Amino acid sequence: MARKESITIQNILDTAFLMTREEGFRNATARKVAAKAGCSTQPIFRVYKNMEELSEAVYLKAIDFFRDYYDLYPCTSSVPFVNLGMAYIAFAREEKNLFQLLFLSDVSYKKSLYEILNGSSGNVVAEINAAKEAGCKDAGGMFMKMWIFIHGIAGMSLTGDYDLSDVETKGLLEQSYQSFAS
Amino acid sequence: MARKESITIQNILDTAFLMTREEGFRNATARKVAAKAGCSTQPIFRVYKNMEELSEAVYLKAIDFFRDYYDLYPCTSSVPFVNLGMAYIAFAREEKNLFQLLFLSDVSYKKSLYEILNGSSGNVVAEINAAKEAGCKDAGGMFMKMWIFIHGIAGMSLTGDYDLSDVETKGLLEQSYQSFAS
DNA sequence: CTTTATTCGTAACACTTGTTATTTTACCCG
DNA sequence: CGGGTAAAATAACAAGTGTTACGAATAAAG
Repeated sequence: MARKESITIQNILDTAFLMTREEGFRNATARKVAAKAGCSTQPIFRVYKNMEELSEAVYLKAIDFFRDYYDLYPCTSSVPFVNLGMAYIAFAREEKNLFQLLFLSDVSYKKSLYEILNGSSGNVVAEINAAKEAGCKDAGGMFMKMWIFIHGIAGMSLTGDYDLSDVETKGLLEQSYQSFAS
Repeated sequence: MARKESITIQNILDTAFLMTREEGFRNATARKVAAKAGCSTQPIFRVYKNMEELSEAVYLKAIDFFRDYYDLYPCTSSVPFVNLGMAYIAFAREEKNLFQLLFLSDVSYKKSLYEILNGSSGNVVAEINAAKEAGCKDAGGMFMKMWIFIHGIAGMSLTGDYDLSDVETKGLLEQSYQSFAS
């Protein structure tokens, strides 16, 4: 009846996502994505209405990627927010382009920091509850302060203005939690 | 002998800077700058070798602008780093495009955070000395922590993930200083 | 096989970018 | 009042963008 599809929506999305990850969001143009996917630009516009729609799909995939990244990140601290923070900071260092897209860009479909962080598994809520159980009175305020601090380190890592090691960073975060608690 | 120059290098630079400030760095293209300056693209390439050179000039002007901004910012706190931080955060909120250019972009001629902050007047050094005189033992470490915190707030302001008032922010910074000190 | 529907590649359109060639304009000196 | 000279305007080039028109390839049904 009709020709069989050889380039799927998954091919396109995966390629665009990989390019965003490796070369940055703005380099994932129609022609470049097509070239990397080994096809013409035509299949892109068959499965996506336009590039904006593909961009949004890439953005959503980046959110999923961050969630997986966090889920797989080794848990080494019992202090609330520290593991979440360490994962976030490592993500900023190792996935600069994705970090920039998710947390620093101002695309129209941008989600809030909290939405992305808390995610489907309620990570933030879990951490706040952990803080409460650890005897923290104002766990919400603690989250805000810790997150400001964590976001600050992540942002500075991105621009090369922060160069402490992972071990040092973990110590710094734990120490900050203690500071904010007292 | 020759025609009199009607478009100066100052005209070009001021226009490009204003456009960067109002519409963002990437919108200051040759044709758009020329249009806003009321001339063709030709005078731009007479006074600048290429757009890259103009961009760098805009970047340097943005640094000066930030310095003036800081110098004029009202001094309301006696706690070290708080005034510097308040100015930095206000700058992020009120001059999003310039903040992005100076502190978040990765242009080739980018200066380090410390270089920009400390500036010609040695603002950071002055604050660190103030902290020492206020009895802070590890003033360098204090600067790092305070600056991480300040940079975190500034970055979140930019993306709309922070919405405390100036007064609240000042309280938060002062309180953080006390936390870090103990 | 032939038909038919759909996917894909080629090529084009309209636009924006930096940059440059060419022509026009205006000024000051003789 | 010219004439030479520098500045500015016009217009072009080459490259890159999103998007679309169109024709060729292909697979399954008749």
